[in-house]
Amino acid sequence: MDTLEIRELRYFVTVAEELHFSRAAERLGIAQPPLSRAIQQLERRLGVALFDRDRRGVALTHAGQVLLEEARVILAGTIAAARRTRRAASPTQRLALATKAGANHELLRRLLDAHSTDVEVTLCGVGEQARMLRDGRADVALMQRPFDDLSGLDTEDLLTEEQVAILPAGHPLAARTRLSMADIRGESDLPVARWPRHDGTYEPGPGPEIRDSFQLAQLVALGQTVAVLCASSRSWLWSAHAAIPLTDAPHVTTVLAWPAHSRSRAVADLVRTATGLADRASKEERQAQNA
Amino acid sequence: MDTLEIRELRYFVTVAEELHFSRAAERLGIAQPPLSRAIQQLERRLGVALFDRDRRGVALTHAGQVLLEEARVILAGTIAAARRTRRAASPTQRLALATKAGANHELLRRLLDAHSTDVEVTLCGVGEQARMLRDGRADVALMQRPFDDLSGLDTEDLLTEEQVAILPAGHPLAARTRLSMADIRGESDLPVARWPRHDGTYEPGPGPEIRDSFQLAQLVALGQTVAVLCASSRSWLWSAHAAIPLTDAPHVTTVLAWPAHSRSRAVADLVRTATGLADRASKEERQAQNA
DNA sequence: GCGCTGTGATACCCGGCCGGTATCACCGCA
DNA sequence: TGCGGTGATACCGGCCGGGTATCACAGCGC
Repeated sequence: MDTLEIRELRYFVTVAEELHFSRAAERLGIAQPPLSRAIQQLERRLGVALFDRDRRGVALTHAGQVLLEEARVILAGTIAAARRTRRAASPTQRLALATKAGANHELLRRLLDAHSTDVEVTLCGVGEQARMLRDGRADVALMQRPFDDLSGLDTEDLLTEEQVAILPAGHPLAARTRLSMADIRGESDLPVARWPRHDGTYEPGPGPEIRDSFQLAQLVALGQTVAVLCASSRSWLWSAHAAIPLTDAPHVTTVLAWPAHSRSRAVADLVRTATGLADRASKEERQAQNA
Repeated sequence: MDTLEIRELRYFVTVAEELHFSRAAERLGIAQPPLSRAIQQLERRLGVALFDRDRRGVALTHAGQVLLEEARVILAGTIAAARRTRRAASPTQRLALATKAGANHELLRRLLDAHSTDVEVTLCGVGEQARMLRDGRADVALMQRPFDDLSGLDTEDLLTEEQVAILPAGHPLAARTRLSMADIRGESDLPVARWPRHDGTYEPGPGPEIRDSFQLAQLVALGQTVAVLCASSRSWLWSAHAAIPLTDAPHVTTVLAWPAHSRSRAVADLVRTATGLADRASKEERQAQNA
């Protein structure tokens, strides 16, 4: 009746990406005529024009843009479903945790130590955790608010910390005990490093584009840039670095994230371990403040 | 290759729900043999057993349970995608907003007044907003934290308010200026009304099971029950009701919610209107406190 | 023990749909 | 006015999804 089929959605997404039937057909490994026909069928079934076949080019209609968003989510969902199902059947059953390299090493180690069963840790690129959760390569991830895109995920706060400026040890500002964002932005010889945004692009600016923490460490040590990181990054800094607390940078909360509605027993167990840790940590913090 | 098909997922979910091939086939409107074959194909392709065909009965394997969760989400996604695509093509293009009847009437009216373009308001049952968002019947919804299930949705806080106890006007407790939860739970002649949980069931207890606010209003007026509601519910109370502030009930935040990753321009516009309202409201509140 | 009932699995056939090739209609362009 | 390139159309063949008939096997009543 009006039930979309995965094959149709795959075809549609490819055409929408290429905006060219012949190239799309080639990418799909089929001939062009069946592809044209499949898209026509889809449009007929929906009762909606998805493409404007103007002379000189194919363009998405507004409805087509809507379907493109939806279809991408659905396709990612199906491959995630297949992956998760296979993983659920595998005898090892190790929970897969994705985390950005270099982020909160200490926290992660405490979490793994506290957890009874085995966890497989995957280090992924900056901001890639969400994708790994969505396509089923990971069951849980360590992510950071407000940097990472947490929409569509359930989360549990683990740790909130202030941010610090990472400077070359010899830099004049490195002698200060605290800095403001204005201080480091004012250093025209030391542009602020730029992290990728949710969509993987970088906002324009003079600073270098950062892909991973190690690259950043090296650039700072070379005196090329200054970076803003959460305080726990101190654990992997070099002697050539100086970390100065920032008074006016937003606090960063590291969270444990997992796909919304995940009913996995193993995920639930890890979350329980994590909340236990977080509770203990906040209790210790209160005691330290009282003392 | 290993690409799940919607038809297979639909078949699988039906069998998983019925745990009986013949009945499932009947529900699907096909014969039993093709259904058996389809499930076998699915299992072969995944390389995973989804059902335990024990003598005397069919049961889901662990992997099958995982796939069932995933498949339900995907199927809901496809019908939502079709609906949203069709709606995007419709000339009227009215934004559909779902809200629980009786919740924050005042707030909603202010929101609609402030918004320039037309919004179609759908009143739905308690806790049904999430389903309407997920299956594409609504673009945005008014929901309440912590009552509603907000997982998988993006939200914007609109208003936080305390809760009040709704009592029959003649009840002894109605003369008090404030109450605690213990006060109203202690009234054995007046059981506390029970709202449905996220899954639609009710936790066991003596109070009546509530489906909508009007039903609740009537039951309270009849002296059958006492209810706990957010303060703004006062706007639709009867003269036969008394609303007494509760000192120890959690605060309730009304939020505007929409599907995560929605790129709809119309949704973004409404959210902007809403945040403008919320900002103005909090500013007025601060001024009131200063005065 | 022996049918009977009801389960899911198997065997086999048929028709429709998906994919292929060949071709058309139509545009921009030299 | 041909020529290259676009997507659409026409038509054909093989595959696969759906059908019926039947089997294998368990529980059950006699």
